[in-house]
Amino acid sequence: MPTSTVENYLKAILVRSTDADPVVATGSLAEALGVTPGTITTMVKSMAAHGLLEHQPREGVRLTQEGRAHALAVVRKHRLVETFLVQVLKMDWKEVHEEAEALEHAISERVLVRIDALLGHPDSDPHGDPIPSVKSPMLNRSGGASLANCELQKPWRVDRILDQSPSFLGFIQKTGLMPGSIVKVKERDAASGVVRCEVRGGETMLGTPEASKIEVADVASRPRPPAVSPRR
Amino acid sequence: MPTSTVENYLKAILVRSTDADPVVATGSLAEALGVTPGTITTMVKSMAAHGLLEHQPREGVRLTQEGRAHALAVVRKHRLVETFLVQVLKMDWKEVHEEAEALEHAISERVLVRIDALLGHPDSDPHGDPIPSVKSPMLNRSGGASLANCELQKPWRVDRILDQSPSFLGFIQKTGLMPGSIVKVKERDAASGVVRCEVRGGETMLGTPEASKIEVADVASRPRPPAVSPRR
DNA sequence: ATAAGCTCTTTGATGAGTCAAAGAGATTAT
DNA sequence: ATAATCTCTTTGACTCATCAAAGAGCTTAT
Repeated sequence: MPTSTVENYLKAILVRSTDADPVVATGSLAEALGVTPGTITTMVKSMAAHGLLEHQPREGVRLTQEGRAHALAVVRKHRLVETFLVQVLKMDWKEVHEEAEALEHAISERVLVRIDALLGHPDSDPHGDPIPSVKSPMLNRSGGASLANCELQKPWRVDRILDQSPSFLGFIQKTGLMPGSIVKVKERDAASGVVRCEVRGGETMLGTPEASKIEVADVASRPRPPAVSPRR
Repeated sequence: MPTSTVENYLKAILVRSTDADPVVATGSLAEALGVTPGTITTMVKSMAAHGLLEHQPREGVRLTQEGRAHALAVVRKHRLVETFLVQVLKMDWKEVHEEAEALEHAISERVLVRIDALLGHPDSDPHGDPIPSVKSPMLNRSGGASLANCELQKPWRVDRILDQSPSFLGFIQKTGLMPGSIVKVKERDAASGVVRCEVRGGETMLGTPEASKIEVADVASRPRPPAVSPRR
């Protein structure tokens, strides 16, 4: 069994690799994991020796079948735990990411199966992130529209929040931009970098980088299941 | 924050110390934790340096105020998690000990508070072990009667099972000797070491060491809350 | 095309947790 | 009272995950 450190490395690689380019630079991992580049090199070599990934020196790293499967399992745990904490334990939306960060390494498959059943096999977590499963191991399917690039003056449904920091989630909650809500972008000012939008009848402004972290979908498309629903 | 290894040491010391003799021999810890005596000496010195315990070389070890408080917190987590796994996630009685062994180090105080509330602030876990809390930090209050020494031919109520191994718990479950059930000891044969008792209308035999792991209380005494009860 | 600058790898060191084997103290037996 | 035994401590070594600092390989600028 990989250690929780290795699991965190796997997760970091998974979310940074795309179908188009599955190779992840070790430098981006160093930054993401908050360790020095040398540490990444060392760890990556040992993970390669264990068959979890392939390492092309000075090129980057690519998960093997096995590494990817394990990474997906960890992400699945994380997102199911987050959903559980919000729906069953009624915890605060902003807090659950850090909680899940610890629990994802401690929870067994047995417990996970129970949680999944209790929640009714959800397919996305409270932030709108998809929950991978054996039948739908997709991930990073986004690339869709966000508040930074969607059509103006048209209603969109918030689908996913791509930043788990409590401060950002607090802002989202305060302004009502949570997954499922309807939003309309009134104006984008390239010069000032401000995006002005209408949500819940009020008006909210946010910066362009922040706007791009709020993904939206067509209001007519199949909505993701609500983040808060009764259990059983 | 102590590491999970240190937490396990604290727990092992706590459950082995009594009011009468709070000093625990390092040898018993080596056996309990499955490490060599040398490892215990090393760890114990470092824990002493951190103020978690006092170490009298060649004598033993005694928790400080701080060490005891932390140990109690870990035991509380363990037992609340066990109760949660059985009552909310409907997991098997025999499995939850090992699950809780991992989760007790990963769960935050915030999550614990929610679980405690969801369960209605229980004061014992599914095995009958008391759940320590700020108001009742007692522990090891047992020393009471067990199937190995209680009065014969008299009905008793099973109060607590002092062995968490899945095989033993499986036996308990199969024979109906779970906490709360009524049992009568028909006969003890010192020569053969067999204890014969009546439970659920049937008859069950068990060895003396096993019988001493099943603690009983007077049927008239306040029963512990049932292990399985609805949430909320 | 040569230097400058990035990025990644190497090297040596550290702390936590562990073991095996050897040594020291205390207890028990003769 | 001396030896035998048991228990605990010491010592040297190892793995995992990490850092700092030095070095190597590409990429870009001039």
